[in-house]
Amino acid sequence: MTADTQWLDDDEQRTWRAFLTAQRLLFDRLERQLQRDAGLPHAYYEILVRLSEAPDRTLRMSQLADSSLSSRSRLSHAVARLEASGWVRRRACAEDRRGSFAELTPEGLAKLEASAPGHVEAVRSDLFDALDRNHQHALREISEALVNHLSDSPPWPVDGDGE
Amino acid sequence: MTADTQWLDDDEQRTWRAFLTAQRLLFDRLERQLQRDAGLPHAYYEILVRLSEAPDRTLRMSQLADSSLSSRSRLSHAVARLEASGWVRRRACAEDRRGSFAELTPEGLAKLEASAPGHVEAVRSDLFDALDRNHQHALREISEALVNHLSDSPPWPVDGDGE
DNA sequence: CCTAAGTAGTTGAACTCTCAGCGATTGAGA
DNA sequence: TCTCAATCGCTGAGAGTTCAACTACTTAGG
Repeated sequence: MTADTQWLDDDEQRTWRAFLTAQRLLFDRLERQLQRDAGLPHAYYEILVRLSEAPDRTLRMSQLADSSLSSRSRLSHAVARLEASGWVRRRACAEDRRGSFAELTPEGLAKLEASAPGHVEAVRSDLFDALDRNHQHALREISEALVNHLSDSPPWPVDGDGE
Repeated sequence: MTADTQWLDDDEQRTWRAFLTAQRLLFDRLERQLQRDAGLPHAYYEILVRLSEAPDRTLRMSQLADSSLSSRSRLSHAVARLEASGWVRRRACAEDRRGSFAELTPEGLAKLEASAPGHVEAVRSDLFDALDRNHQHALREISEALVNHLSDSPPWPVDGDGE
């Protein structure tokens, strides 16, 4: 923390608050839609999606955690719940006996297929319907720039980085 | 839910996933930064901010809930915790005896002033440093469009709205 | 080999958020 | 005035996330 902070100017402040508000309104709605219509948090829905796209609908727990931007711990709890619901099954890993696989069951696939339309329609009506072509394009550029920026930089400032 | 869903095309799919990822990376980091350096979730930080900007640093619970995009219930729990920490104080409301005020204490203001620089710097380095002037401008337009879109439309689709 | 360090995944406790339901108060209409 | 609906805020239970600690296994180095 430097001695004097470089505060956000009025423009930045307005951008930041608008973004914060938009983001919260949007994701709160999507979260509610999924919870209400599918009984699933978005994070759990995403786990089903990742598994459905994997070869044999199976992924190592760590790959699943990485691809769904989840911590190992969070994933463990989540898969435990999904397994109890019968949508995911755990399988032992022969090559590395520390590891385990998560596999999407047929019931899990059915659950996903039943939940997807409602979710996609919510994304369309809540997000895409608000944006014209230019804005959609800009949103993608901004998001990809952000992903690059945040993937390259470590989660905490590194020593000697100007701290 | 209509009979056949209008799925996202490749462009939209890519935009959506990039946005989802960017949003998660960004807000996870900001959340962690605040939790680590201030011991506060972002939602609680925001409550302190709203109070600090209010006349007499005081707001009715419902106004505070609305301005921080929080449910009444969430706010009650949050203010209970902030009150236990000594950063907020509840006061009775004379005109409407159902209601109550939340007031930022001097300790709460000090807490906010101590936490703000680190948070602002995180916002700058994680968000603004990744975006050029055009992108920043576009992000504001997109966010404001989204806020309008989502504030005008009800949380659930209304009957006869095509659903 | 044998040890030490690293990795995979799980667990339990603490915390936050949601949801439904509650008591208290207010306000509108008969 | 009386009643009934609406509003204000709180509460407890349930669910998801985080964090630190832990077991089990693997890998690297002597």
